[in-house]
Amino acid sequence: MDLRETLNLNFFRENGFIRKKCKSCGSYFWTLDEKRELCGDQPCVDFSFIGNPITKKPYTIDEMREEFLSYFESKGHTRIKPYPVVARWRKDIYLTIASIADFQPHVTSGQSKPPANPLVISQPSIRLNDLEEVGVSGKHLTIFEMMGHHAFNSRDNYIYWTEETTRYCHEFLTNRLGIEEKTITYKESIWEGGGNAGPCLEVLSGGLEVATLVFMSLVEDENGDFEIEGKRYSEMPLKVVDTGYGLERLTWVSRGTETIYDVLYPGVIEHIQNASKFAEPRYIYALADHTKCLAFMLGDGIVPSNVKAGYLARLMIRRSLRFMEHIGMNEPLFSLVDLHLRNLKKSFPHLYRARKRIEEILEIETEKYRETLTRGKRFVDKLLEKKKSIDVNSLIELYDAHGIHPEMVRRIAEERGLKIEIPENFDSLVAELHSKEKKGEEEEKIEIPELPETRTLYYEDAYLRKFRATVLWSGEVNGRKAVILDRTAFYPEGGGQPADTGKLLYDGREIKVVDVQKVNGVIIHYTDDIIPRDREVEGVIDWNRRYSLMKHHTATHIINSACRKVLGDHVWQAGSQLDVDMARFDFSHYRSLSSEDIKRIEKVANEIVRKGIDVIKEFLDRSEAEKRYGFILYQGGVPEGRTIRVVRIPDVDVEACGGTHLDNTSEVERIRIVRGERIQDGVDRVVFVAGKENVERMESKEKENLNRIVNKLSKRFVIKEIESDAGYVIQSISRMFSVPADRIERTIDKFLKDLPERARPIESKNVLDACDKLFKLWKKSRKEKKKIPEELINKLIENAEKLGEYRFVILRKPEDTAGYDAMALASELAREEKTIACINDGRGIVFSASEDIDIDLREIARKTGSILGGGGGGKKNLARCGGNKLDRIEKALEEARKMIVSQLIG
RNA sequence: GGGCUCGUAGAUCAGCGGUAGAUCGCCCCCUUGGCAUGGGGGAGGCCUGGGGUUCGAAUCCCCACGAGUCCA
Repeated sequence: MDLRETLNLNFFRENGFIRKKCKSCGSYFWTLDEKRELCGDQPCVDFSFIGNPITKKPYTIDEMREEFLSYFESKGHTRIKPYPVVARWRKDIYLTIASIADFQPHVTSGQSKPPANPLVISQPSIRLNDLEEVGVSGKHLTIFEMMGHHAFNSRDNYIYWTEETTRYCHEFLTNRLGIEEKTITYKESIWEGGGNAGPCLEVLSGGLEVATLVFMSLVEDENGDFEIEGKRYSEMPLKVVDTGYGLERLTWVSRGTETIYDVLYPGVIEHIQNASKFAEPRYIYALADHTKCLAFMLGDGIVPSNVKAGYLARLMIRRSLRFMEHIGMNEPLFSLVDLHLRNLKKSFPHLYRARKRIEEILEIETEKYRETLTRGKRFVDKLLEKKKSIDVNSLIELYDAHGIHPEMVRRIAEERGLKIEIPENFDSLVAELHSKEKKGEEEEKIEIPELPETRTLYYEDAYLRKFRATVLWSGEVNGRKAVILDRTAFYPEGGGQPADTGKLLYDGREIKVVDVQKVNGVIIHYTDDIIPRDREVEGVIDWNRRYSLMKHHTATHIINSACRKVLGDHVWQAGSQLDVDMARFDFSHYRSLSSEDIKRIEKVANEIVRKGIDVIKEFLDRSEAEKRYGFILYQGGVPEGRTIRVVRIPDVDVEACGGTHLDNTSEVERIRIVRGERIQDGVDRVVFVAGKENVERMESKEKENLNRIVNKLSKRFVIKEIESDAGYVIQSISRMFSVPADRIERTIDKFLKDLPERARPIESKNVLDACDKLFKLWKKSRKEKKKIPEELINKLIENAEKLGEYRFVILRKPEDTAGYDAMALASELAREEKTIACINDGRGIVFSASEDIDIDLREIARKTGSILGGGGGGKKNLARCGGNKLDRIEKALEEARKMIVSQLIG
């Protein structure tokens, strides 16, 4: 690619610009100033606008934004509303990092039409790469608005390219803003990002880059002809004008304040200064910036979490809290975020509407952070008490596993007058620790013959159960028998919906379809036999299975909507899996669900079912769908392609979804939420059952389970009343015993077995009460087995064999312990004077000796253990042995006796 | 999505193959005019659940569940 050629603009030559080479950095630039020798960028030149604004009048942020947008509107651009800062439409990034990010990858690849062409936008963008510089450099921000005018040129629709772009830019800066044109330089460079690249002009004035004009014309391609920064690129079909004007920077140069922060949120800065008299400016600025970033992150629906975008939000929250603590601010973090929300209310009203939720989230997060801090402090204290110093490995562990930053360790150590060395390369040490993490296995590549895309009958009629089709190909795919048809009603696995099963009929034969997959538009039926090519077949779908899946799929959309209605707009699908008799829906939420939440969600969902709303399924152009419904479409993931399938339940839910759905919500019949669970921080799951039959089957299964439990309990308990809500009771018991629900019965068996015999049945008012009593009785009996009554000890001592001055207690049969714990019995006997004991506990022999006897029982245990085919050991005066040849226990006991006799009396 | 750490008394933790411990809190007694305090005594544990190794597992190994944390 010839940079020079592309950027050698008529605009420059006609207007008297000269191309020069920077004396300092060597890059080429265009200028009207004959005497200029430097490119105008840092570090070649210093800021010249500080205290000396370069525009004709000072602007506020809102004024500057409006100036820009209206200028380009006057030049035929359509004004577009900003996108959220969470890049919901992208798989490769979490946050919106630039205005062009809104249109990648679908628009820039040509797959999808832009929402307008040309267009102008001011896009709030978040970049966390230079986090350490924020507040320090005076110009770095985590959140800023990138203003851009974009044109998407295709072969048959040319809008504008390099000449017009540069002219617009120059005219805006000089005519509109009144910047002296001799101060502006255009530096030649190459830009790359987000899989695209192209030549660009960096627009510099006053020593600051105020805009970048990118002429995006290349796309990443491993076989491409161009190489930039080690990656290969080829020409893209679309030529995209991607410009980025820094709203904050332009406002800054119009005011010439010391730092960029001073023009952005003076009220917030003043507030922080008042609250903390001696705070260093860097913390004040960083805090002002970070809290604005949080206003956008949380306002746009990010839920703090330990994964994905949620983690970035938590990172910002914790940094902010750390800074507040550092400068000694005591107020809630929300009060700072709230100042921003008020300032932003006019331009970004949706953020202000999320105010209550933001406050709640910040309260929860602050509390969590405090807990981590106190936990960390205790941890460090403990370490210091033991070691007096903390080595690098411990520092890394403290941070990586417990979230305790080395700076904090240092602070705690200093309180104790100790010094901690933090290695310079700490961050890279942590990074190294993570470098070994392996990526998940790559999916097996499926090789199939070249065939046209299969016609999808299930989209034409979701209720089609039988169809006729022609076999296009049949054979083995990766070792599995497979059939490919020209058309099919079999739904291939996708979007959390499992594949259909059923059969294919031909010539009176019946072939089973066990799995269905889609590869590049070709649908593969995995079968138990192959079918000759060109044969006409009849496909029959296992309709019970499919219909149940449809009910669950539509119900999932309903549940999604119910969660949003009950919990708030931050609810966003994080995954879902359908099954024939159950389904689960995962979503972002900032606290675990209460049983009230679940009841309300269930109620709202069933109301939607009852209303009987038609479910509308349609294929729409991507840009049209986005325009109509917004990015909420992409909850279940971002589909590929120019047209997307939209499943809509009017006033309830709308999603891009490839699944098979019912025609009306009433067909779901009933939804029952089985349980809620927290699958990770910031993500909750509801497990539910849809369809009358399924719900009733589940409920009767629960009833049966409860009945079996009642049967078991009634051996010892009289239960006055059995609860009607079986599912709830089972869950409660499961929690009470801390066992999974399917182990309850076995646990009850275990408890009952250990219960002491007693004639009278125990009264209880219901099943839960009986379980509670059972549990308590079992615990009591367990303890009592270890409490040996004095009479028993006395009796055993009386009957003991006399070996000289010693008393020898030998219990030859397990029954001789009278049900008491052998270990406890042995140690109790050892409290008597000059007493030695041997107890057969049914698994081996327990030995004990009182402290006034000098004997090593371990040796005896080892020897007798070997007789039993095992081993033995323990402490000098308390040991045990055992083995698998328990039939030799008599012999072992005899041997033990002999050894004891010889040791005691010699 | 991946990695790491941790689940023991109401709370905070120790124990890391050999009969479950400490501190705080709780209950009782003594000290006192009363309280703070001090002294003595006591109750309170399926050592998260399951499987395995072992003569013996809270302890070692595997799985599940739960909590925390770091990274992309």
